Amino acid sequence: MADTPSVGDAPGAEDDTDLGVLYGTLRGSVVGLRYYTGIVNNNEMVALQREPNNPYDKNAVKVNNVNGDQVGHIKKELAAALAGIMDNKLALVEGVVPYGAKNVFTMPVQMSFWGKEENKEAVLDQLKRHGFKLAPPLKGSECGFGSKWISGKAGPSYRAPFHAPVQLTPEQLISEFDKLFEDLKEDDKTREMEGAEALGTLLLPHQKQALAWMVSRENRNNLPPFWEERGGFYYNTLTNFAEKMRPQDVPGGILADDMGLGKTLTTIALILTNFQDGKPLPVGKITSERFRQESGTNSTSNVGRGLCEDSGKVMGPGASGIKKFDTTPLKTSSCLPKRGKAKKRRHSGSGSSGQPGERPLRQAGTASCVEEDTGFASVLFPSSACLKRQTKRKVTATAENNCSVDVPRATLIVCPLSVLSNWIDQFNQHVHRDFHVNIYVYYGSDRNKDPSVLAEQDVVLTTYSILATDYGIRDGSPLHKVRWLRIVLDEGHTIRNPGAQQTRAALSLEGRRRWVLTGTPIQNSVKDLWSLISFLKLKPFSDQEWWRRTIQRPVVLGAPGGLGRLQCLIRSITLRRTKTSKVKGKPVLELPERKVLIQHVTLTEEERRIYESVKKEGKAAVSRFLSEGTVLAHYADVLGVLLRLRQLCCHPRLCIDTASGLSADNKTPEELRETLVSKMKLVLSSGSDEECAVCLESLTCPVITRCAHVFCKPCIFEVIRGEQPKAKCPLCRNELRAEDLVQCPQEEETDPSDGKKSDQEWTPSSKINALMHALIELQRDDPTAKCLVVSQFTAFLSLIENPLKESGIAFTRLDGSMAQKKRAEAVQCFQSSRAGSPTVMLLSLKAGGVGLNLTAASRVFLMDPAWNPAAEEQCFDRCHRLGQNRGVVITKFIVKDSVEENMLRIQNKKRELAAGAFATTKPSAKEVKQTKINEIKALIDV
DNA sequence: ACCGCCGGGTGCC
DNA sequence: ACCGCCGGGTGCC
Repeated sequence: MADTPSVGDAPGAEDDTDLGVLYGTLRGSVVGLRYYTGIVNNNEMVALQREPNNPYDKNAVKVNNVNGDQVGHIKKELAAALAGIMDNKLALVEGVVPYGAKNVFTMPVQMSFWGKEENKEAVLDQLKRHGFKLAPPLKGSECGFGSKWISGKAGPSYRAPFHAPVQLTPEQLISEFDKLFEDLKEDDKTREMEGAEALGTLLLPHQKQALAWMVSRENRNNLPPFWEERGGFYYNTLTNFAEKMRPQDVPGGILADDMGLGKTLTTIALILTNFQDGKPLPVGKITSERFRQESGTNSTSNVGRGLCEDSGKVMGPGASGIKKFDTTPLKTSSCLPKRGKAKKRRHSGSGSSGQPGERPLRQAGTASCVEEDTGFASVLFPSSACLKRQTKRKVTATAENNCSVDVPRATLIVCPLSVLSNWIDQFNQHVHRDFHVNIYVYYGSDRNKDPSVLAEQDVVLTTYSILATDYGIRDGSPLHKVRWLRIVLDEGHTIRNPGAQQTRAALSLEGRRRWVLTGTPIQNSVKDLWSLISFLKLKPFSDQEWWRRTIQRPVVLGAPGGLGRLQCLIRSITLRRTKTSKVKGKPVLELPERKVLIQHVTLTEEERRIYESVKKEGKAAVSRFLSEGTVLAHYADVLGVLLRLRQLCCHPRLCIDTASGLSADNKTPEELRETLVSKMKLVLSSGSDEECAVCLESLTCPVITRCAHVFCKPCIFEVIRGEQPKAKCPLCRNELRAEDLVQCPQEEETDPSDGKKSDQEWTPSSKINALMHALIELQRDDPTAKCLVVSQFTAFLSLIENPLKESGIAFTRLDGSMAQKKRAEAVQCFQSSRAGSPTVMLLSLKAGGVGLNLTAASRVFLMDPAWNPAAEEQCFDRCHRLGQNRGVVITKFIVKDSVEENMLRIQNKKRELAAGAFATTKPSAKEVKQTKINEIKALIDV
């Protein structure tokens, strides 16, 4: 079964083929040049933009150059023809100005019309009504790609090999993509650099390379790709745009190393090492004496301005905004020795304590000249502009150089909630103990929304959801009022959907140095890259039109040089190493061996009896759906059958509720609602790793449609809003109405009740026996060995607690329902090497994110197979990663003659498929459906 | 001349 | 715009 029920045509996920076909071209004229400042070169691309509110002509169409400066208008007769086409989105109309650089009043424009095949007639008709007729595409040049791209004289920054002008086959396209990251031999990517003194951890060679690369990208000022200097002008070879001002390369980029290579550590190194001009962040060096003094007083001149909680004591009022995180492992976990490293600061409000101007420890290293950005805009801090100026004077006065420019100090790190605590842990681990880094965790309902507080931190950590939530607030988001020194998006592919609020929020953050960390640089298509490129503010791609015309379309249409461009672009801004990459001939990571064993489990007669009876019933139902051809309509029911079988393989107790009546449709609204809720719960609890087909992320705030498909609430509302008045389900095209959506009732805490139940009448199962047998043997052979016991069913984990208690095995637990604080505690506890620390962690398969570090474990017991082999792999990697120094043995328990064995077979098939992964075109809806049906058949032995 | 022609004023949408 | 268009001035040869 697929990870997701999604099929091809979800809105917002329309793939690259939706760029359309070329209807034809038309020559027109641009008028009114003398009234506007926008200038164009010969053969320069221009954008056509509707201007419906123009007081003289509601059909008006503006013509803008690549920079967005208006050049003129389309002549009114032509505009009258274009207006309808553009307003109804029947075609994309793109212009190139063949000549006219010197024209004063009017100039010609060559237009290309692109759209869906089915709209072609309408477009031709509309043009005809106004007396226009499209001509075939011009040979060779233009037709929307820019004139020079075949000629190959596009300049030194763009040295794509000349390709024969044929469209690449999908296979060729795939292999071309594989080459995107191949070339790592460039000098600037192999130079190494040591971290600053404040970094307490030695970097591995490949991390030193990454640091050197990142620092050099932040400090130097090369021209961005596809720009060159020509006669005092800077010239863009893709669009033929030129301007006097030197375009800036991103002082940042994409760090796309495989997970486990230390992106987090490298980023921390960057923060500490490169404040400005290659100088380290002026963090206070604290002698232990002074350190003690500071923590003991509330003196206003301390770095923490009396707000530090160095002693680990939970601080007073007004700071509950970060309460959640005050008790992160460092501070509260009793399993932990206290370490004086990164300190989180609390603030009791803006400037209410201490003089904002006083930052004695910082001043030592502050200043020398900087980026041409000017200082704090008082606009940004209307209420404290005055204080800010004071600050500025003071800093200036003590600056080493006579530079009066304020440098933003704070680095903003945005990450998924699941890795937030990992960042904190990593700062704790890697900041040298003699240094003091201020970290503010901007999270929680009463987070401090004073931008000036954020601005004076060294690091502000927040999540994508907070970023997106704040973005919508009335007075504006504090995160968006700060000019950051640096912005880091962790798991940056989170923003691949351009429509998502969090993407828009991320794109509008202010700060020059911009970094994207991701282990999955290109997941599905070229299109997914746009948000990332746009975030990086790489001229001119931040505007989707230029991205589409110069990169996306040429690549997708297999136009000559298209891939070369993409490669050039990606290479110039990305560093990517895989686990198998080599540094100086040695593998980047030398991980200990990893073995996966499959241990078969035989059910007892009683268990088998129950299993077979449930299977018989389920098989009958599924066979009926199959013969009626309604399997997919009953998707949730089928999942339910499979779920029950999988649960029975673990423990009969897991499937007691059931009876999700295989439904008839004549129900009262209330009944319908209940059915939908129970179906949704099935989908969510089935561990089938469902994703929202709109945003392609895992479901946040799930809602179910009347047609029983599950999406994120914000996503589906966006669809409804966008498709008014008649929205359709992105998955099945059934009618979709906001009022029919059913939300998942507040997550009931299922665990406690499970636990209680099990106290009374707990019995083992074959699988539990197999596990315990293995655990006890392991404890006998190697008492210090720690292991992960992993299941998709938290109720199963609860059951397993019983025999663990009985056998006196110390364990801890980590599952998705736990609060951030609890999780962090569990991890710290488990990772501790103290005698008596837990040797077993009960782990739900999907708990935690990629950052979760459980290297204390060298054994993994996977209690039940996952649908998605990648989910299992990710889970294994939590202990088989950097920092693991033992061999890792993984044991998968698989019940003989059961759905689990069938799942293994399907997993293998999926692995084969994933090996040839990079899908340039999504499989058709039909193919997806057939695959699903086949999988269902295979799983249930029909 | 209810025309033609001339030449100045003027000019996007 | 070294155009077109507008509208006022003008009017045999």
